[in-house]
Amino acid sequence: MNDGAPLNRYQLAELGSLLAEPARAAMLLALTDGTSRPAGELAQAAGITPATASAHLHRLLDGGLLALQVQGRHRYYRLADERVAAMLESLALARAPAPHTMPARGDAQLRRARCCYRHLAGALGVAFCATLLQRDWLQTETRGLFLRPAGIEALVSSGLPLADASQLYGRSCLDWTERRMHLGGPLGVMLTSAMFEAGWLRRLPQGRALQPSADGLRRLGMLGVLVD
Amino acid sequence: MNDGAPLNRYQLAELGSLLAEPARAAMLLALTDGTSRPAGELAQAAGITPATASAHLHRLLDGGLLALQVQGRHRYYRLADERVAAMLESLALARAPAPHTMPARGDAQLRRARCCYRHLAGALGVAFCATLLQRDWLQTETRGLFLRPAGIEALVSSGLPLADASQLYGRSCLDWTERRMHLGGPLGVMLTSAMFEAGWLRRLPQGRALQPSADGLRRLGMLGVLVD
DNA sequence: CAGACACTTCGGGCTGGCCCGAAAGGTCGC
DNA sequence: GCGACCTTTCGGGCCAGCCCGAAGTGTCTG
Repeated sequence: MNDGAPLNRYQLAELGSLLAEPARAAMLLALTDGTSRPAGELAQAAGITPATASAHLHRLLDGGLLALQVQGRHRYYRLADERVAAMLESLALARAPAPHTMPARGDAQLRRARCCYRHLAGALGVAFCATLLQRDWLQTETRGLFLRPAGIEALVSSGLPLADASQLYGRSCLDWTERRMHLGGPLGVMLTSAMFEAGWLRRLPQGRALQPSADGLRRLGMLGVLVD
Repeated sequence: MNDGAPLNRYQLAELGSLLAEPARAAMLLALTDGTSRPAGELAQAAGITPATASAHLHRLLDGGLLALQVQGRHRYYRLADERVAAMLESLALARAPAPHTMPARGDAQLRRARCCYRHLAGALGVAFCATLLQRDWLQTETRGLFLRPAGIEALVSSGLPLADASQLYGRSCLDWTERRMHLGGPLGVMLTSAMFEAGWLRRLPQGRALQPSADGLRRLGMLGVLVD
């Protein structure tokens, strides 16, 4: 009722209180890679008993931060939404130390390429997005960013398997190491998974860092994406 | 120590607990317009006694969310950083209802043009940023987005008083009504204040909504910025 | 059907943190 | 210097919410 502010004090406080408990924070952080995990595993990750974890998970579910998928006697929890992942990233950004010292802290691999929820982030993600913009391959519409036919053609001829690329919308996502925009949303997710399929990227066994292949870097370079 | 994650559970929980109290949330929300306010006024805005407010403000200060400016017997508090404002916006975004119904909720003026911390946001801000990108007036560098000489020239000849525009960096900022990028950072702030000076925009007495003038809309239209 | 397993619900102990009134620091005007 | 004002510090009451163990519900296996 104050003004057109998006959030009132109680909504913000409720959201904050969901994050305010180390156990819940640990669970959320364990899910930032976009995976679904059973309750027991999350309890272990948070260092609490299943009984306590159940209460926390219920609260996060009620608060709209998690989604639940029941499968037999297992209950798999995941982040409710890509917006939740974006929120967690922005919290990290706000809490980051001085901008110029921060990127030097993280390990080099993570700064170069990593997954942000399910799309590509890091220097490579930012450079890729910048190239798409610079070559005018992205069209800005009210509903989001769309890949233009010329862009689809260029990416496909580089060896990227794109299905229905013109229908998916992307959105800008702020990068916490680069402090610049990269491409998220369904379009970003699809492009990233196409890179996995094409062998341009592969996941590392642990963490969110991604490993670009030599071939992938070469093909990206030919598109105009330069890193380092 | 887990992986290269930007935040550990305790840091996230601490940040959450700062937001978790309606009184503190109200103070933060009262400062989202970028103003500085004395402690007493914030106490009143939160509906608590000065004694309680003092403790809350101290905690927010320690947590790095607020900055303090002492002036005589008054103590003016403001958001510490533009990143804090961006964080609060992203929390609103995560909590927003379904994407397609959300923009219809806010009042039309607020959706059209408003201040996000101290730079222009809303449909006008998004369109302005899109035009800058489309005309290739923005240069993407590691440190951020910079105005190219051609862009400076075009804006100045439209009547916008720009000082040292080539030195300021901008950053992308996600819009909570448009769900698209607009221009923030020092560059965004400078461009917005230039629009105030030139009479293209004026502040409304309350809230964050901004009122574009007929002349401002005309000149923006000539640059290629079209809204509605 | 019996037992193992995954998870939730229940009951009760405990602590952290919010709140206020009263009083103490500083700062300004006269 | 004295009073008015803004803000902070102190002391103590009070409640929300975290934690666990034990028991209950539902599911899969043999």
